Amino acid sequence: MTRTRQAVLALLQRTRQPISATEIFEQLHQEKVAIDLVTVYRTVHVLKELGLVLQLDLHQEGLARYELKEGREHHHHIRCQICGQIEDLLLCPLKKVTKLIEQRTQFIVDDHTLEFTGLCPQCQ
Amino acid sequence: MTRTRQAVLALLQRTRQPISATEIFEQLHQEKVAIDLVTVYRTVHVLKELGLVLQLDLHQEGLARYELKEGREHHHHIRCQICGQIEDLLLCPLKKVTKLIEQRTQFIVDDHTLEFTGLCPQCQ
DNA sequence: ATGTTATTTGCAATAAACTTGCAATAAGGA
DNA sequence: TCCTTATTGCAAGTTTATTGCAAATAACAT
Ligand SMILES: [Mn+2]
Ligand SMILES: [Mn+2]
Ligand SMILES: [Zn+2]
Ligand SMILES: [Zn+2]
Repeated sequence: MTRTRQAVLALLQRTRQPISATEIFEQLHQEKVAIDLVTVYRTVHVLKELGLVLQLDLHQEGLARYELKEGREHHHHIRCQICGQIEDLLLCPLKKVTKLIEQRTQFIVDDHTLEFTGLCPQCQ
Repeated sequence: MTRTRQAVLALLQRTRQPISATEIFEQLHQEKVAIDLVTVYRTVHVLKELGLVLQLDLHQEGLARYELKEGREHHHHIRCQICGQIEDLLLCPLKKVTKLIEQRTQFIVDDHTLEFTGLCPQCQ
């Protein structure tokens, strides 16, 4: 854990929203932390492997976002189409559906992704 | 409807799987249809606007796939992690969940994406 | 503390998917 | 046919992310 990596981790801790590599880069530069964008990519990769960070690939965004794992269970997200705010949905309604799909398709289901989009209270 | 566009549409009709722009390009070239990759991108864009084609952005693929709409209702997909086969799931289990999420989050839910991954019968 | 080794970082270059500008070509209507 | 508009190909550009490599830093042993 170098101080560069700690700076990234600390930023993830104080950021309530899932954040992209470029946003990490720009935010740290604003805080006068010198870090290369490549190092940001490599750092989030390491933090993912350590199980400290989750990568989110939200639909239609075309970039990856990262959030602290912090013992979070499997969960999903909803994103506001106007302001981009992302909120955790601490539920998963797909256990029964998974069984049904396995019966219908003869696949063995391993995983799923689920994401909602809409308008947050402020943007309505 | 030029013959270039008809060639793309005809390929989508005879292809059972959602297919990417590069795959359309390569397949048509194998069939001796001269077409530029840029034209493929522009053509699927037009076909989408005409409501003939659906664009799929499957998780972890990093590219767009296209399938004929053909009066298909809103539906979801399951993809085999080994061979890449994609199958339609002609169901949507999220109507009730959507209401619950609107209550919990105060968002107005507009849309969602749902996708399963696993092993197809042949790859198990 | 010093030297030795392994890890981390920055810079430059590269990759992949997709988009845009623009001139050449093809289509369609008078 | 002629003229206008839409379509296409080529080149170049964008965006997000990855890779090679040498320099800097950290970790470790003496
Ligand atoms: Mn989350
Ligand atoms: Mn489908
Ligand atoms: Zn789930
Ligand atoms: Zn649905």
